[in-house]
Amino acid sequence: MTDSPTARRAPTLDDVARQAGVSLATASRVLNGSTRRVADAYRDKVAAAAESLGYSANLSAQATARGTSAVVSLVVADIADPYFGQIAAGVAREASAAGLHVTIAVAGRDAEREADVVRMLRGQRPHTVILATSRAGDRLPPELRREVDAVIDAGGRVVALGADVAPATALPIANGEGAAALARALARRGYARAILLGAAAGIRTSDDRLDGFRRGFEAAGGEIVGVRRGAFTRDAGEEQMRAALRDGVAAGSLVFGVSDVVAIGAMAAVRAANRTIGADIAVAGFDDIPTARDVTPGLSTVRLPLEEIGARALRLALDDPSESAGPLREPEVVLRASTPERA
Amino acid sequence: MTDSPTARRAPTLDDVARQAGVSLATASRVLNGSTRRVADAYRDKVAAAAESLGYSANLSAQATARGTSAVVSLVVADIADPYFGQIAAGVAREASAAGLHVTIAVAGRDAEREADVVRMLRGQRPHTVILATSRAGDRLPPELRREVDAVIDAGGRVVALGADVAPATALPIANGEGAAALARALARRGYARAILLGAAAGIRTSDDRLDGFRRGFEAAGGEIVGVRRGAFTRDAGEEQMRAALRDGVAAGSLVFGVSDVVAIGAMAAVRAANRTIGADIAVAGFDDIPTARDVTPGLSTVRLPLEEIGARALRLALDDPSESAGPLREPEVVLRASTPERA
DNA sequence: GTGAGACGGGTAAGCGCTTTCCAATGGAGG
DNA sequence: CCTCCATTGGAAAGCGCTTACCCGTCTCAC
Repeated sequence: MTDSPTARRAPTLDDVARQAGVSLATASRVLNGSTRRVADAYRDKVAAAAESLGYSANLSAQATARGTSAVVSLVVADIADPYFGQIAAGVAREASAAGLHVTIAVAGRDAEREADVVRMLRGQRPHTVILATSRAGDRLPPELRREVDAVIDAGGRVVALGADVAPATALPIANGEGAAALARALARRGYARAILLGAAAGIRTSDDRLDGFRRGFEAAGGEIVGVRRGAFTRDAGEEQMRAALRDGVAAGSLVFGVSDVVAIGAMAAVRAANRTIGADIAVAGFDDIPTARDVTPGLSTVRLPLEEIGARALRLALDDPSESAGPLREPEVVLRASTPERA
Repeated sequence: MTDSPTARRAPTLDDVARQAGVSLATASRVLNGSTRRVADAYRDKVAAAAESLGYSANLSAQATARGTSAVVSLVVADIADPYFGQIAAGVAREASAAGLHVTIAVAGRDAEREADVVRMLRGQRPHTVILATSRAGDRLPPELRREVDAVIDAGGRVVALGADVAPATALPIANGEGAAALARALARRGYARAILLGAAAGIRTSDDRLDGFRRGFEAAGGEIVGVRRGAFTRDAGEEQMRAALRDGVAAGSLVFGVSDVVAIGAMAAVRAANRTIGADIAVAGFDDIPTARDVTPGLSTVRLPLEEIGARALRLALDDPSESAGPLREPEVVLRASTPERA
């Protein structure tokens, strides 16, 4: 009887060294970078042995031995949401270039889980933790704060997108300015009354965008006639818009959804109420996810270079001097047919 | 001078044991599940010490010691694509429930990288590798095959979505049947001529859907008047459709995009050519991503329970008997306004 | 010719855990 | 009261890898 088909056991460095007829140390030096040089003859023997055995270094063992791991952990609220999907793509691209592995953790939409998730992640002794889900206000909730401190104490870096919550490194996102610029552009198109659809109060990204929009719109002489709170989801947007319509929305009003996803939900509600999007009720969003240009009419929004933001977050943690310097590309207002020029 | 602010070093199990006044073994037994019982008095002391130190087990060390890791690796082509995003969400949800960590690796759209990616992943000695990017045909390319074998040899499981490529475990996706059902439903709506927009020949998912559609459509008396090949992207869909329009598309034709993303690209091209979607040129896709219902007109498609597929893939690797049994929910044809009833 | 370095291979001491043994303790059964 | 066994804490041997050290061998300056 031969041995069991499963779990034949992966070849170890020891196997490679033995097959190559060299010491463990030499094999290690050849295969996993070291400052020490190894004579070509040995180098070749080791490489050949590794190749023939299909050796692949055990990352866990390497991490324990070295005391540092090569993983970057990305914390998102929902990986199916295109906002996070694009950020994740940027992180993944950059991580791959830097030889890091990315693990992604989904914290969901409710606040408490975030600290739990980071605690779990902490076990990996991650090189970097990227907090993409900036639900926090100006400071981190104490639970989370404690976990973040622990990660940093253990030698890891923490980057928070869009919120400068020490001790995490901040990657600012121009939510406020972007929304203000959008508001100004829309005021210039003749809109004077706007309804705001936000996520729950206290969620930083939402608050910043709402405040920015209000600031820009009012400065341009517009009036905010209503603010509704929900969540960063399509369904919340639809629901809030339905409620707004029930309460009555004057023709010529503008609706600003705190994200494209929310705005798209709102568009569905507008359509369902047999009102037309654009001339009757205008709608604008934020992010410029791909869907924004595919809906009809196209959704006016603010373009955020999401993938770039993800990539940048990682480079920031890597202390890449070439990149941590320059500011992120300015958010760009993208006007489409969902907010036509008013007569 | 106090010690450096960074890298204070995470508390180890040894620290906990010492603080609790027990042995390493006891601390280990209390904190990280074991069959051995520990007296309550000891248990409490250890728990208290761990809590006060903010201890979090070093997963790498645990993995080396145990010889198995708790990571599941998901290989996707593009995490920003909603198809993969939803699958990832399902995997993440299920992994979290099972106490596993998910690492995601992006293999991109070109075939060679997949083997490389799996080789990288192999270093983590993953508990499970889920291959969501079923670019393979009926068998795995030799390079990939070798890596998959290595993962399995090392005691890991490999699940391939939509392709039964031994020695990986297959999670079948009814691409062919779904497409056939869609084709029949559309033929029933009066369509007689269809143009197919696929990804490159040899890509399993695309081929299956194309073949299924053709089978269903022709059986119902329809005729396939053209097949164009591109890729699983919006831009490819748009480009192919543009080319098709250049060559002339008769009014009343139906266009089937091999995925919703492709179909949505095609819709953009149709609109750009000043043709109307629906009565003039009908369009259908596959997957039922959220955007499909938000475009106008709504996109007819086949609903795939993507998140469920992701969750199922993981449960399959976990040998969850309750779930590996029943077949996946049937793909469901969803008819919307992009394919109106023909007079 | 000799001594001082460089060079480069090997030995072995960890890294932070798990787990196998071993030993001490305390009941139960006779 | 003694034996036997079940129970449970601790000592120590790993897990697969890295890396300080050690130690021959060359090379070269003097």
